[in-house]
Amino acid sequence: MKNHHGSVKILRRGDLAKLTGCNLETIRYYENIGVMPEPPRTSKNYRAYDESHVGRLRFIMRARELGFTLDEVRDLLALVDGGAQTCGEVQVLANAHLASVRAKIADLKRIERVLSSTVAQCTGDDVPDCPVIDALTEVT
Amino acid sequence: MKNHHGSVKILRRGDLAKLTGCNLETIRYYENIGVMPEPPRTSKNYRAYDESHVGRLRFIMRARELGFTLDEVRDLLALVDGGAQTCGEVQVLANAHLASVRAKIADLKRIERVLSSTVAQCTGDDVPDCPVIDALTEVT
DNA sequence: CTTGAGCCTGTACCAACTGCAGACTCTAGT
DNA sequence: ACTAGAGTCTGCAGTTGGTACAGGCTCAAG
Repeated sequence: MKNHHGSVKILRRGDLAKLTGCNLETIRYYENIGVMPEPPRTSKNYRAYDESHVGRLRFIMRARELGFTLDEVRDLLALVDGGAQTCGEVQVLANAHLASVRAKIADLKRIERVLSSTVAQCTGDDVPDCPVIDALTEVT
Repeated sequence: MKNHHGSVKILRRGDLAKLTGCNLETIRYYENIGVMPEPPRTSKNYRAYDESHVGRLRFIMRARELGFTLDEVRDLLALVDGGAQTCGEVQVLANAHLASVRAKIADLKRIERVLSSTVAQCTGDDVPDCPVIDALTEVT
């Protein structure tokens, strides 16, 4: 995409933030930890992004929304960047992540069960005896 | 509980760690942030714990296992220590926490749905086209 | 020409720990 | 009595995934 001067339209950091909904500082953070590439700079040292950076950042944000850690995002990006990425390789990463998501759900469900059954025994009264405290204090 | 010298048996930090399964350094951390009390010291400046500290630490660890934040733990302990704790007060805290646990479960379930349905479309082959990458790259 | 917005850098902060260096001290074996 | 190794003390750095300044430039509008 070129403008009428024949040069590619550049985006500054704030533009990229607005386009993606990403926090301004987070963009710099992603650059520091190496998931976003160092963009070219203008003569005055401003970061000069283009459309490819928008795509990259959106990719990262979607992966994060799906609960991938930044380490996992790095792996996914390496596969994409490598060009030789195959469905099989990606599937391995995604399945591993899916397993950890399911483990977290199971953990939280266990917590939910214990907590809700305990709270259910509460009278909610002004009495100094509470099933929740009892459960936490229990010597068993 | 007294030994044959008539003095209360003291526990060192390592003993407390072993008895509770808590990490050695975490005990010091809990003291720093004020959820564990500063224990008395021996003449050589070693922390001298007793049975009451075991109970306190177990309480903290159970609450953490149930996903309470350390801030919430502090609130629970304040209620317990205050002596004037009522079932109603504790119930409020526990219910608030229960709500946040349920919210986390809902989030993770949404992630699980998206992720599993996407991965299900993978051929797992050596082909360079992958539904997972497509989903992350999607321009929609 | 000024003023405000935007960008640059480095750094500090959040939770909830964990780990390590360097200095003591304690305990067991010889 | 001596020594080696384990335990403890302190403070501080690192972890993950960001967020938020401060102090200094630069840019665009009026």
